[in-house]
Amino acid sequence: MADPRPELKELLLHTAARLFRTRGYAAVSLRTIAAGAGVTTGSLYYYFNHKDQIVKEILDTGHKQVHAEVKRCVSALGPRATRAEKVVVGVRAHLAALFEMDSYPAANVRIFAHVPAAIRRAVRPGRRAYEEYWIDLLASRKGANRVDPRQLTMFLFGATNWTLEWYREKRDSLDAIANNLAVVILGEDATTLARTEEKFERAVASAPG
Amino acid sequence: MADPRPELKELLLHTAARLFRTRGYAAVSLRTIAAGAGVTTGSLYYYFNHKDQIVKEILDTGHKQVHAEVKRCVSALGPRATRAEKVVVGVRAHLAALFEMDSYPAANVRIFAHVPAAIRRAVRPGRRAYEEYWIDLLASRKGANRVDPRQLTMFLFGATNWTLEWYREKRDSLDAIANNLAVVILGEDATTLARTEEKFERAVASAPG
DNA sequence: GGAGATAGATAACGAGTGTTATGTTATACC
DNA sequence: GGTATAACATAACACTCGTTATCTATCTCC
Repeated sequence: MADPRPELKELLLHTAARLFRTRGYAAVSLRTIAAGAGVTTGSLYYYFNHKDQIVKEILDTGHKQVHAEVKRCVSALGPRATRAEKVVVGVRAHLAALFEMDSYPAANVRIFAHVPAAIRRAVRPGRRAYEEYWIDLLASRKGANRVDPRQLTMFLFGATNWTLEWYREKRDSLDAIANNLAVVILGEDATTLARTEEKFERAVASAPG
Repeated sequence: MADPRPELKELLLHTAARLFRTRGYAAVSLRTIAAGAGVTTGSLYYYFNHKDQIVKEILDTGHKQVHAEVKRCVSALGPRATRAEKVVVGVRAHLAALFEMDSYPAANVRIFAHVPAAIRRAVRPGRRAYEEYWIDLLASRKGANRVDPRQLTMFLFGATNWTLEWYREKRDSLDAIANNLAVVILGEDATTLARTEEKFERAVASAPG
């Protein structure tokens, strides 16, 4: 009675991510994960050598998913997009990764601090790459920034990820949250800033070599 | 060999808070807490009926500590203080509660989502009271706010609490972080805003009844 | 139509868990 | 100066944990 199901590994990871997100890392046992996926405990060890390996893959996937989704949405704006447009769309994509995709990014936010230090070190390059993407985006305007781009990025990450603690679908809109947060981060009205920067970009583009 | 030490309950709570903050809720056993305080496991049950009661007191104390510290520092500014001054000092006090006081507020931020739902419900009034304090503070300027004060407060909480994930004493300054975050939240340069509002407040104060 | 290889299931190991029942010692009081 | 109480310590209970060793059924290939 093998009844082999395809993609069981992905099902196990997805189940584990959802449980980690809601209950925390240590509170979720391998038996709970296996039962949630409809298999027995020993079967986990056909795909993973240790519990740590499960959480490592979840954290890595979380970084990759949110990074890819944000980059995809921002790039889709085209090369003429303003920084304000990029920030609004980027924040919205980050929120989508937290609430509308798999649980990997949300689980990442919730349990990162509590996994073994060796796992944190192992997945840190992926986290750093995503941070650098935003630092570059927020520092893209030449000249004086109001605050250090790295700190500004950390403020943005904190405000965005903290939505996991208070966002309720019934009451709030992810679109409105993204717009409001972009307004705060950019320091002025987003649409006004967008028009201003667009004008500036056109002027630059139409100027000779 | 009783060797009765005073205030053992506080020592146990402090030890537990520090462990919860770094390792998470479920990963910390009662034996680890007891050993950290230099006593044996059974002694815990002289002061607490269940593990849940320990974490409940820690979460409640965390809310009370950060609320009291912020209110104390902001109130010390006096009744003539501007909103900008209050925000800077309030954020600095919140950061002090996270990094320079006991571990209760930091443990609260780290484990709140992972404690049993009944505990979360039980301590929610204290959390709501602190939230309302900031919502009132950020909405204090009459007329048009840029964004909804509740969402603005959530952004502020997220950015502030997220410092637990990236702040390093060697590299960053809590004073600078508080100033920069206030600049972002208030939407303009803090000192400029302070002077503007101070002027406004004086005008209001000197105006007849 | 055997032979591996694949994809699991079963059962057990030692260690650790929250919790309880009971023992022990110092101190305060009359 | 005995006694009650406060403040712990000791030891055990039933359970769960991550992990491993071993077994079984299905599929592929020649």
